[in-house]
Amino acid sequence: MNYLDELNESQRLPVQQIDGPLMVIAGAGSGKTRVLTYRIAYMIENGIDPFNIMALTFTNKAAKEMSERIASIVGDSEARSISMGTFHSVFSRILRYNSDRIGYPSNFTIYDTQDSKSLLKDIIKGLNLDDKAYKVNHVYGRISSAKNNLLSADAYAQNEEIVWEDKQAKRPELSRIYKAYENRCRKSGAMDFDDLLFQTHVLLSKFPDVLHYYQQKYRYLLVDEYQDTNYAQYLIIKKLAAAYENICVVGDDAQSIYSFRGANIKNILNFKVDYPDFNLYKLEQNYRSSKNIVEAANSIISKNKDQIHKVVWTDNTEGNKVSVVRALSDNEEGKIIAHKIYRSKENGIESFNDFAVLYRTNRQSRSFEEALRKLNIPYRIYGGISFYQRKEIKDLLAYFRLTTNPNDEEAFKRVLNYPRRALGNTTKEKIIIAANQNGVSLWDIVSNPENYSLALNKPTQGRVNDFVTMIKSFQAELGKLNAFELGETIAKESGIIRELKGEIDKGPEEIERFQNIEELLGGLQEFVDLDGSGDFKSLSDFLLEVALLTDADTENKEDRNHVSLMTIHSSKGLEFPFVYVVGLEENLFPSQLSLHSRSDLEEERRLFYVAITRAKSACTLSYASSRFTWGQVISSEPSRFIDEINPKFLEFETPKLRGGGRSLKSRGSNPSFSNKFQNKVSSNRNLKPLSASSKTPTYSSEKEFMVGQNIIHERFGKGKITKLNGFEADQKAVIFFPNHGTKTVLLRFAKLTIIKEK
DNA sequence: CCAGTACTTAGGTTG
DNA sequence: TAAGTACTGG
Repeated sequence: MNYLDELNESQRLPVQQIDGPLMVIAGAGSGKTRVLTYRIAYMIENGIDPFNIMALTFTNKAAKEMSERIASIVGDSEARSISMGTFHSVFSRILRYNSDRIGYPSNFTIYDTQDSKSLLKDIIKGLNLDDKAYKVNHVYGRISSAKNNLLSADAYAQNEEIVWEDKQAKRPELSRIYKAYENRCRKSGAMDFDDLLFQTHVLLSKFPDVLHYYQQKYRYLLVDEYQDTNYAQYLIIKKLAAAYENICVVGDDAQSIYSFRGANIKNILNFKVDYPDFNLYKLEQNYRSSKNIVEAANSIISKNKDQIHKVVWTDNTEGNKVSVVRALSDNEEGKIIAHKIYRSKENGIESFNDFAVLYRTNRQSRSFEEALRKLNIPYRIYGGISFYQRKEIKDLLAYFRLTTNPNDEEAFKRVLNYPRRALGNTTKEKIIIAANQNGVSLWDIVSNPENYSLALNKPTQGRVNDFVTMIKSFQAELGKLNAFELGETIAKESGIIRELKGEIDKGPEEIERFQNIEELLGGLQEFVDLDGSGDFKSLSDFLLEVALLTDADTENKEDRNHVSLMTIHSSKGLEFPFVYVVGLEENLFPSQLSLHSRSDLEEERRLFYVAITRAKSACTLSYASSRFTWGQVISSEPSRFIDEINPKFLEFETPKLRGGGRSLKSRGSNPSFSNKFQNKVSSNRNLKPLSASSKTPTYSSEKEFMVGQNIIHERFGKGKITKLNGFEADQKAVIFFPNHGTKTVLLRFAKLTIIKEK
């Protein structure tokens, strides 16, 4: 197969430019991944050594997908030799190799957000600061953005502007917290997510020989989603690319949705400054979505002022208009969407995989879960609490971490008294204080009690010693037992298994916890067995793999037939035939927190653009006029984003509220009106959920179909309608296709053209 | 030290 | 609402 034939002209050009800097601005659905994968394949086929290629993505999923596609063209072993992965995972490997240069152990722990926040909480308490003024989330965000801008704690303290800002905000001690945090991470041999970037930059700027080595090794660089890179990422890439300038970045400014974690759109705009002789390619043809969807999305994004000019267009069929649905409450919204999915599936849609529900915030998933469960529709929630974040899993992993890196403070605190061994807060506090006073790790204190006066009573000291002995016994097995064997030993001897087994009769949650532990051990076994290289796989090797995994990576093959529920953020890069963008309400989407600045609001708008452009053949928007929030019902008005779409591309399934939706609040406070209103419609829904639309207005785009008519179907070609069933939204047609036999199609989704007879 | 209970408080998106 | 913290008595 010659894959170059599968590309259009504007895709082919960047694929065939191997050397020199190039930037590809790729509109939504324009085949960006295809360009990246084919480009890498093309490079390898033209003699580039895959070991010389670094390809960076933002999600593991994107990396995995690309890797698989490349492997299918150039073969497994070639594909495996490419350094392809997320920034975090590729950089963490570089850091492992060179950790001694920057004073970290090679088996450094990676702190996840939970770990970082828990440490910060501890530090704020330890410095006797008011935890109301110093909210952990805020402090964490502040430090994170400092690191993303390559400011160390010392640089932070010396930066007058920042110090002034903190003073204004009545948080003058922030730089002290940052400093303490930096120290304690280092004492623990731990890096947080931001350190993986920050320290990579330190490594490359402090050690010219290391930089030189990686410039030579990675002489071909590719960066996906370039619009989402932050300053640290930008500078690292720039350094690596400096020797050869073989750098290809791909991005779409219209899909930049990560400024909250430091993404800087200027990186795209600066590309021409850094590489003046670069080539710019634009991919503007959308292959994914129907015309109505593309145009609706275009009409949204045109409301943004800051953007690179491009015209996204498509050759695809017109398709259905984007429909808009109103629900009266968040629960009803769930029901309506679930029923829609139920009906479409009933009408011949192949698989539940074709459906996605996209929302702004994770907590919105609840009503959809409930409604889908009631209809027995399989679903999967992406994001949210991942497998590796569960308490029981984190507990066991903490033992693993402590075994490979005993200085890991967060792991230590987590398991010192779990399962309970009568080493509670008092003891923990004493150890922490001693560690801070002596500037050593918690483990240093307990493993050398004779060197530090701890003032523990005899029996407590004895129990601490037992704990130390146990961890040491695990460590002794590190080189002898493989990951699975040692993992199982730890699970048993730490007492975790006994603990969970003892609770198993308490209820389903406890059973699940036990099963999760079993699943983790199963994962260890797989990790050892499936590798195939025959190399010895230790527990440390496992931890390296696991630290950067997210929920989206734990997909198992059996449950492939499900509706996907996820935030719009995590839907980026994905596509689905049927997309439901839900919760389109003011203060939710756009988020309340985005309303005070234009740039934030524009980012919300880009997010909306991303959401709509996930859809291939149909997109539905929904909103609820009341929503259960923080224990009470809040009334809400439809999002401004709905109004911003050119109405030509919209179709309102439920009538728009009259008299201006913006006055909903006063209306909601009138109980007699709102109750009456609510009862009427919701009882209608409850009584006949599966034909709920019989009283809603007809669909404006509906064509008049009749039995006996000849039509053309997008996929099946010519056919004749033999039967019509149902009404309006549910209307189905039984059609005989000479080439494909008889099919039942839902008229709402099928793309049929009527052949006029004369 | 620990378990049970009363009270507070968050509220966005991710690797 | 739900999760996390503070307090109290055994």
